[in-house]
Amino acid sequence: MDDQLADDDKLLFVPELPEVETIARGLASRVKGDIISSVWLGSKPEPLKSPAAQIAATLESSRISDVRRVGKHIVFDLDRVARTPSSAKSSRAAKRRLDHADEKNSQWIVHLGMSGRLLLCEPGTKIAKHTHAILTLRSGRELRFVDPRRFGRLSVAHSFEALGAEPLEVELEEFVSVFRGRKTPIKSALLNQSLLSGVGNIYADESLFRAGVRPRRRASSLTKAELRRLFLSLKEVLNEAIKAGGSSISNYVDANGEAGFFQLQHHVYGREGEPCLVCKRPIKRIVIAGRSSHYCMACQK
DNA sequence: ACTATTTCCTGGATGC
DNA sequence: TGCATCCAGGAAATAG
Repeated sequence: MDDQLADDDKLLFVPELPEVETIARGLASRVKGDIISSVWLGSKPEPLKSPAAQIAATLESSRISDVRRVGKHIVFDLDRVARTPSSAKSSRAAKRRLDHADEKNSQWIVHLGMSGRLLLCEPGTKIAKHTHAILTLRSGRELRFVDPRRFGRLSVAHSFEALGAEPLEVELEEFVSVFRGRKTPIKSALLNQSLLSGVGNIYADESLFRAGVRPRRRASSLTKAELRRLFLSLKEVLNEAIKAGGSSISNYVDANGEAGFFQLQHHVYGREGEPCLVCKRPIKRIVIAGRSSHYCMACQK
């Protein structure tokens, strides 16, 4: 089963907020409390945003206290596990090193990029092509980071925070103030992670469809009523996708090995030329800032 | 301070 | 069949 998973690298899904939420929840239920006993990092430098030695030093001998989503990032909260009981107290320098290592709030930050996956494997499972990191856990299992396109990023931090507001937590007032006065197309503004965290191409298109707003509209041109509709639509579509276990294109599999099927509910994304599910007119596809954008001419103004 | 464009990557799809 | 070319995407870097 795991061999099949490891062999399959023709995946074509891009994890956005609902997918990352699904993956983080799945991982939390499976690795919370486990301890990272050793770390292997591959030779390809791109996926490592922090120095390899720093990542390895932070992860090794740490206990995973939680796994959660922040924007499109997966955050592993780590507790340092005491390595040597009392011998390290001998010198001041050693004490200082120990104090430093004792940082309670270390975190491993994983961004999956386009093609990144975190696989929980039994030992001995064939190493998939494009495996960039392997964490061996005290339970014997291995947590592997596999990413063919290497757009994913691994780093360590102490108190990681997303730049933009969380779409599921943001309040209407802040949502409105974030977009008001921006000349950029509303589609681009939705994708801008420093404004909102976690919205990608699929959910930008789907929320704009649901709100009845065309993607090329300048953000500043949206009325208060339209911004309110977009605010509600975005929350709805993200919550529905999380409920459905994240979108899947091709055969995306989450951390529990269960497929997500939200793509069956997509109204515009990837449906160019197909009839609008509301008015039957063909869905249009245009390019905005290099990103394909799908919308219905009749349903969106 | 913003906004727009380019770049990084691989593999799947397409065309000759 | 093989080879070249294009395309997808998030975010960082670069340019305006």
